This record gives sequence, C-alpha cells and structure tokens, in this order.
Amino acid sequence: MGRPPCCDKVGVKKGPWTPEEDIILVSYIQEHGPGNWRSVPTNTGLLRCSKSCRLRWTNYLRPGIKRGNFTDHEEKMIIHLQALLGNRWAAIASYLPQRTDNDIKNYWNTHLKKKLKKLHTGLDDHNQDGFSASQPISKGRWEKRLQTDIHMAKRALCEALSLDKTSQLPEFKPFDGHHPYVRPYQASIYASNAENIARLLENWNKSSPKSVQTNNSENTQNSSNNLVIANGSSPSTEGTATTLDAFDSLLTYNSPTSDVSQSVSVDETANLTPEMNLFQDKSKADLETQVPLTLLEKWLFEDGTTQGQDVDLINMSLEDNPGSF
DNA sequence: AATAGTGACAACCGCTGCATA
DNA sequence: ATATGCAGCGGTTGTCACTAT
Repeated sequence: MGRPPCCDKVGVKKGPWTPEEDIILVSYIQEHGPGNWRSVPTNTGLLRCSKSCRLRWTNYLRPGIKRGNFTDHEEKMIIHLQALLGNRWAAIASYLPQRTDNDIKNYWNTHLKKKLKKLHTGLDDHNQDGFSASQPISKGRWEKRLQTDIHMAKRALCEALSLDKTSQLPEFKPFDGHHPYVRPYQASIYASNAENIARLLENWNKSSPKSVQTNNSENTQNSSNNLVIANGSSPSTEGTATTLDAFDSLLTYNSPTSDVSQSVSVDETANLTPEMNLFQDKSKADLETQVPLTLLEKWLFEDGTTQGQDVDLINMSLEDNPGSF
C-alpha cells in the first residue's frame, strides 16, 4: 500500500545549488514541465530531494521571476495584502506574480516588519522613508479600519464570485488553492530563465568558490551522463559566455506571454478569492503583529493619488461600510 | 587589518491537506 | 475506510556580504 518514499535521506545533497544543477533542473522542466517532483531527482540524476528541486524551481529558476529591489508600489501592495491576509505569503504572492512567496516573506521579515515597527512605535515622526507617525490612532478607529478591510475583502469576494473570472483575468489567475506559478504545462511557457542563470554563472565565475569548483567537474561529468547541456562547456574552463551559449542553444527563449512579467494592479486584487473566507480568523491571530491601518492607509493613499490603480481597492471607504456584515 | 555585528536571502524543516493505493 | 506519500506552505536557520568599531 502507499507509495515509495519521496527520496532517500542518504546521499541527498544539501546546501546551495550549483549552476550545473540549475541547468539540469531547468532543462528537465523545459522538457517535461513542472510537477511530478518526485521523479525529478531520479530522471535528472540530481542528488537532491524532490522538495529541494521544487523549491529551487519555484523560488529561483522559474521564468518570470523579478529579482532585486522591490518597488514602492510592490511594497505597498505587500503591506496592504499582509494586513488583509496575514502571513499567507503564497496568497500574497499570487497578486505579485513576479515575486515568489519566499521573496515576499523575506522582504517582509527583513525590511517591512522593521519599517512598520518603526512606524508603529512612532519613534521617528518623519523618518527618511517618508512615514509619518505623528498621528496617534485610537484603538477603536484601528479596529474599524480592520473591519473595513474585512468588509472590502468580503465584498470583493462576492464580486469575484459573480463575475466571470476568466474573462476578467485572461492571463493571471489569483490564488486558487494551488501554487500560483504551477500551471498546466505549456512548452512555450517554460523558457529558460536565462537572466537568472546568467547572473548566477557570472557570480560563480567571479567568486569561484571552492565548493563549487570541486563540485564542478563531478557535476559536469554527472550531468553529461544525463543531459547534453554541460557537454564540454564547464564555466570554469570556457567561461560564462560559452556556457550561456550552450544554455541558450538548448533552451529556446520565449517570453511567457510576457503577461507574467507585468505587474498586477491592485484593481485586480479586488477580484479577491475564497482565501478571504479564512482571513477573518487569521486576522485575529495576526493582530499583534500587524500595524494600524490608518497610518498605512495614509501612506497608501499618498501613493494612490499618483497610482490610480491603487485607488479602487484602497478607496473602498468606511462610508459604504455599515461596519457590520 | 582584524573582528564583531548586522542585513539579506537561499535553502531547509516540519506541518497540513489532498490524492492515491 | 484507511494508511501512506506528495505537494505546498509558512517558519526558521545557515551562510555570505557588508559595515562599524
């Protein structure tokens, strides 16, 4: 009964991924599409567990991932969505298709949490980030705002349920209970994430860490048993360009309809999902870690005036909210 | 120049819900 | 109906880079 174990604990490699491993993984997914992670290590010869492969793909190698600095707009969306959904990073990430849940989570923990803590404590009235904590907020008002958000979400859910989602969002499907980025396989979608690989290889060439170098020959050998990619083009011997050439020649680059790389406006967050059914409870649990919405909204409003798409979500005011539902 | 402290982020761990045998 | 495994999620840790002392 049951299935064989996902992976042997013995002989499973841990730690940072090497470029070779990345290439092997990407090329495999290019060919077979994501999913069936259990078979990935076996079929590719990677000494990684299926879980690790999946994470590497979803958090790093998947096409359409935007890396680096978060824009002001993204930041604000995250803050607002976090206030709405709590620490449900996957749900939040589904509204920022270019960002991974891990990325958002990290950004929240390292940047936004502190930023908001500062804001919350009001230690600096006008700090460099433009926050103003000079206005004290009463608890009642705070709660009211929270209720507003809950109401907003509920209303949005009703709207979403009454609309034809597919016609509204032809490309982007908000959280549906599965990982937002794992879609039915289409060959054209799984283009190489050449940028990510290029960057990775660049760094790798620059630093040439011992561990990588020692792994390099082994991995190259290993991977050559399974795939054509690393065939004679080890970065350490022929350089990034050659490797990338090999990589590019292997993988045809088609932008995944380019829509994935377009940011989703907050209007689209109005098509909130069944997720919202849950967040009332979650909101309770997260109250302690969350920030008074009034200050947030002030900040958000400022942006909303310049970024029209924010207004719809944020401008749903108390006025059309009787405060109960 | 050396060391400690801190920040950023990739990766891992453990839990949960669902699918499958 | 039940046991088991898989995939996904969120929390946490480990490691590297940068900065301050």
